[in-house]
Amino acid sequence: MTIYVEGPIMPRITPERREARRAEIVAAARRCFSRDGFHQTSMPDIAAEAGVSAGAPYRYFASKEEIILAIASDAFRLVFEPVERLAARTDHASVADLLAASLEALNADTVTDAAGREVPVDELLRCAVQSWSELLRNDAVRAPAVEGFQGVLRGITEALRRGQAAGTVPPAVQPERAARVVMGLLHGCLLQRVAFGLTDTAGFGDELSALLAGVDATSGRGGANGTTGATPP
Amino acid sequence: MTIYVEGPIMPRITPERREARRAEIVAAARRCFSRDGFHQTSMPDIAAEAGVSAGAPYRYFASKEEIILAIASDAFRLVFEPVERLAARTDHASVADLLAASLEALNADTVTDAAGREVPVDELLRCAVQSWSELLRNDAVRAPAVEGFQGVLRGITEALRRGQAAGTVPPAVQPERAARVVMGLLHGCLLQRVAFGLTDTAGFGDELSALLAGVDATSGRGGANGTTGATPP
Amino acid sequence: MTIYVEGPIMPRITPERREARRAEIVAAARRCFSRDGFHQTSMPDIAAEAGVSAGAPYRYFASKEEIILAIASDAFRLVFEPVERLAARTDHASVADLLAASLEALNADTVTDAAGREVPVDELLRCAVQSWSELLRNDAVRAPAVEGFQGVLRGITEALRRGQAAGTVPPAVQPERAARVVMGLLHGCLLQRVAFGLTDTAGFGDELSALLAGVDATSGRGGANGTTGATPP
Amino acid sequence: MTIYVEGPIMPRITPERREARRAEIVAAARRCFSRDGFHQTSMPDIAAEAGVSAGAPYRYFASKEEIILAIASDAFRLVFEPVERLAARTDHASVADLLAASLEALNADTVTDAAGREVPVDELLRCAVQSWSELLRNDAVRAPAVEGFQGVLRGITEALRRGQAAGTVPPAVQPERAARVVMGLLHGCLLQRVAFGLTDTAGFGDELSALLAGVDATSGRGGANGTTGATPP
DNA sequence: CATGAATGAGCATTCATTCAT
DNA sequence: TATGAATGAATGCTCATTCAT
Repeated sequence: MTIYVEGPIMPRITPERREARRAEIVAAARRCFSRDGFHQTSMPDIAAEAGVSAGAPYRYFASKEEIILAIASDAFRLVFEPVERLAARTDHASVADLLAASLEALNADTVTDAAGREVPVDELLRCAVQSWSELLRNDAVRAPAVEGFQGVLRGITEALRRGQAAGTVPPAVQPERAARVVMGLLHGCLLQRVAFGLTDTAGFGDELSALLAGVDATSGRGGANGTTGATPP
Repeated sequence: MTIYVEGPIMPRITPERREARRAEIVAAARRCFSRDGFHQTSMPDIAAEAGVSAGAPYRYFASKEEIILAIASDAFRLVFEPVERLAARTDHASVADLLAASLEALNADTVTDAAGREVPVDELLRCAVQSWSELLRNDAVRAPAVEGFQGVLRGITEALRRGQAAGTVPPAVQPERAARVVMGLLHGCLLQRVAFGLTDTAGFGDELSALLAGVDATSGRGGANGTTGATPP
Repeated sequence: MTIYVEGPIMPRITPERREARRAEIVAAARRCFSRDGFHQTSMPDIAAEAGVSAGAPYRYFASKEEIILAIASDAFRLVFEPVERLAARTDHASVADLLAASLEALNADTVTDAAGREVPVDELLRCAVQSWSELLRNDAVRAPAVEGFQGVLRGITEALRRGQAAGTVPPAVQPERAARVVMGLLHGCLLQRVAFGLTDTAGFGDELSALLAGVDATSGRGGANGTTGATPP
Repeated sequence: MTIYVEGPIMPRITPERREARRAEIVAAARRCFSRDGFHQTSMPDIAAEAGVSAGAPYRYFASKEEIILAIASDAFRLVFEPVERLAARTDHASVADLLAASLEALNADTVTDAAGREVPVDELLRCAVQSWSELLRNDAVRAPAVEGFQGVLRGITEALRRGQAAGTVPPAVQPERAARVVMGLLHGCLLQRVAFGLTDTAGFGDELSALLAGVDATSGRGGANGTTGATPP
C-alpha cells in the first residue's frame, strides 16, 4: 500500500551541492580568465574547464558578464579587504603599517574565500588587472569597484587621523592624500607582480618604511629629505 | 573616382601621405579602444572611425593585434619616457623629484608623438590600462613592455645612486627598491585617474613628498611640502 | 514533501487527477501559444505557466509537437463542430443559415470542451490561425485537419442538397461549391477577427444574407432574407 | 606616368548587381519559408539555399526578422493588389466581379514582382498563411498588414458605392460589410488552396456569382454567370 | 510519480580577414 | 592602391528532452 502526503517536493540537489557546483564553475572561469583573459575565454571554454556541459553555466549565471562580474568582485575584495580590515581596527597604524598589511595579501599563495574555499592569489590578481580594463567601459563592474575603492580610502583616511591623534602618524601628513598614496602603492605593486614579473613584493613595503624611516634615521641631519633637491651645504 | 594611366612603377601615394594615413588609422583605433576596449572594438569599427574602407587598415597593419601592439607601445612610451628622461639627465634628483616628473605627463591634456601629432593623454592612459591586461597573455605585448619597464627601473636606480653620491638621496634608500616604489606610485596614480575617477594626480606626488618631509619635519624642519625643491638653509 | 511506502502497483494518482493535470498543461500551453506563438513558446514556458516542473509535461505528452497537435485539434474542432452539427440535423437550412450557425461559435467568449472545461474562444482562434501555418508542413497536423475539413464540407454539401430538395436552397446552387463558399467565409471571418482586429463578426453573416436578399430584392420580391432560398418559379 | 584624380572610389558591385543578389536571397528565403516555415528555417538554411556563405544575408538584411518582414510584405501585396487595382478603376463592378478579380491572382502560377522577377504564386501564398500567424504577435508585421488590409477594404467599399450609383450593385448591399465579405472569401479561398489542398479556386468565385445570380436567375433574368451550369430555361 | 538539474545540438549573429574589381 | 563584398569559423545563448533522485 502506498501512503503519500501532498506537498512540495524537495529539489534534487541540496543548496550545499548547488553552491559547490557554482563554485566549481567560478573556479573554472577564474582559471580560464587568468590564463586567457576575459574576452579570449568562451563560455564553452569555461564549461569544458569545469567539466560540465555547455549549457550548465547558464543555470548558475544569466550571462558571461555575470561571471566576469562575480570574479571581478572577488578580485577587488581580495585587494581591498586586508587593508580595510586593518584600517578599521587599529588606532595607531603608521602609513607603512597600512601598506604592509595590504601587501601581505598579495604575497600569499592562496586565500580562503567567504565559503571557505582556497583560491590561488595569483589567479585572482591576474583577474584584478583585467577587471581594471573592464571597469573602464562596463558600469556593472565600475560602480561597485569605485564604491569599494572609496570605502577603503575612507577607512585608511580615518585610520591615519586616529594615527595622528595617537602620534604614530606625523601631523604634516594629509590623511586623504596619504590614503591615496597607500592604495596607489598597493595597485602599483600588484601590477609589478602579475604583469611585470617582479614577485618580490615584500621589499616593496619595506622600502617605503625605509624611505620614511631612513629619513627619520638620518634626522639628526637636516635636509635628509630627497624632495629637497637643494640640500644645503 | 580615380582615373589613372599605367606607367613606370612608382608609389601611388607619397610616403608622407602613406604615413599620414597610417596615423589616421592609429588615431581612430585609439579612440575606439579608449572608448570600447580592445576586444569590443572590431576592425570595421576602426575603419569606420577612420573613414576608410574595411580593407584599408590591412594595408598598414597585418592584423588587429599589430594595431593593438602599436597603441600599447605608444601608451607605455608615454608612461615611461618622462621619468626615464629625467633619470637620464639628472645627477641630484630626489625620489620625489622623479615621481613628480613622471606624474607630470599624466596631468597634461595632450602629448606630442614622435611624428609631431597631438595625442590626447586620456585616451592613451585608458589604452595603457588595457595593455596591462593584454600583456598578461600576449607575448608580443609583454616582451617590449617588460623590457621597457626594466629599462626605466634601471634608469631610476642609477639616478638614485647618483643622488646618493650627490647627497640628495638618503643613504638608507635602496635604489632598486626605491625605483620600484616610484614606478608603483606612478602606475597606481595612473589607475586612480582613469579607472577610479580621481583626476587630482597633483596631490598624489605632493603627498609622497609630505610623507617624507613630514618625517623630516618632526625632526625640526617645517617644510611640509616636498615639492619645494628649494629649501632654504 | 512526499512520503511513500512501496507496495502493490497502483497508480499514484487517480485517473481523474491525472486528467485534470493534463488539462491544466493543455490550458497553460494554449495561453502561451495564443500569446507568443507555437515556436516562440518553449517547453519550460509551458511548464512555468502551468505551475509544474520542467519535466512534468513529458509525462502527459511525448513531445512539444504532441501538445501542438492536441491544441490544433481543439482549435479545428471549435471551428468545424457548430456548422457540422447544424448541417447534420437540418433538412431545410439555407446557405446563410449554415454560415450564421458557424459564425455563432466565433462570437462566443468561451466554449465548453469535451470534458466540460471552459475555454476562451479567442485563445483557440489564435491557435487556429497558427495551426494553419503548422499544417502546411506537418503531416500530423495536416492529415486530421484536412480530413475534418472535408467532413464538414460533405456535411454542408449534403445539407444543401436536402435544402434543394426541400426548396430552401435555390436549384442553381452547386452544393459542393457553395459548401466551400460557406467555409471560406467562416475562415475569412475568423481571420479578420483575430488577425485584423475586426471583431464585429455578426455583420459578416448578415451581409451575406443581404447580398443574396438584395439581389432578390432587386428582382421585385420582398424576401428580405437570403435564407429563404425558396423562390418558387 | 600615373595620373589620378582623388575622389570616392566606386563600389565593387553595381546597384543592379546588389539588387539582384538581394533578390536571390529573398527568393531562397521564400523557398525555405514556403517549404519549412519561418521558424523551422535557419539562417544557414537560407544562405545554403541561396548558395552564399552564412554571413552573406546579413549584408542585405539586418536580421532574420527583416527577411520575414520583406517576404510577408510581398505576400500581402500579392493578395491585396489585384483587388485594390480593380476597385480603384472600376465604376460599375459587381460584388462578384471584385471577388473574381481578386481570385484571379491566386490562380496564376507566377506573378511578376516590382523588379520584374517571376515569383511562384504558391510559394507566396504559403508565406501569406504563415504571415497571418506572425502578425498575431509581431507588431512589425502586423502594423503594415492591418493598414494594407484596411486600405483594400476602403477601396472595395468605395467601388461598391460607385457600383450602387451605377446600378450594378443592389442598393440593399451595405458597402462596408460587403467589402469584408469579399475579403473574407478571398482569404478563405486562399486558405483552402494552400492549406486544404483545394486548388480549384475558379469555382470558388463562380459560386458566389451563382449564389447571387441563381437567386437572380430564378427571378427571370437569365443565367447571368457562366458558372451556373444549371440555368433553367 | 514529480522534480529540476543536466545535456548538447542548434541558432542568430559577428567579425577578422581575403580578394576580385 | 583602395574598396567593400564575401567568407566561414566562432560565440553567446536557448531549449527540447532525459534521468537520477
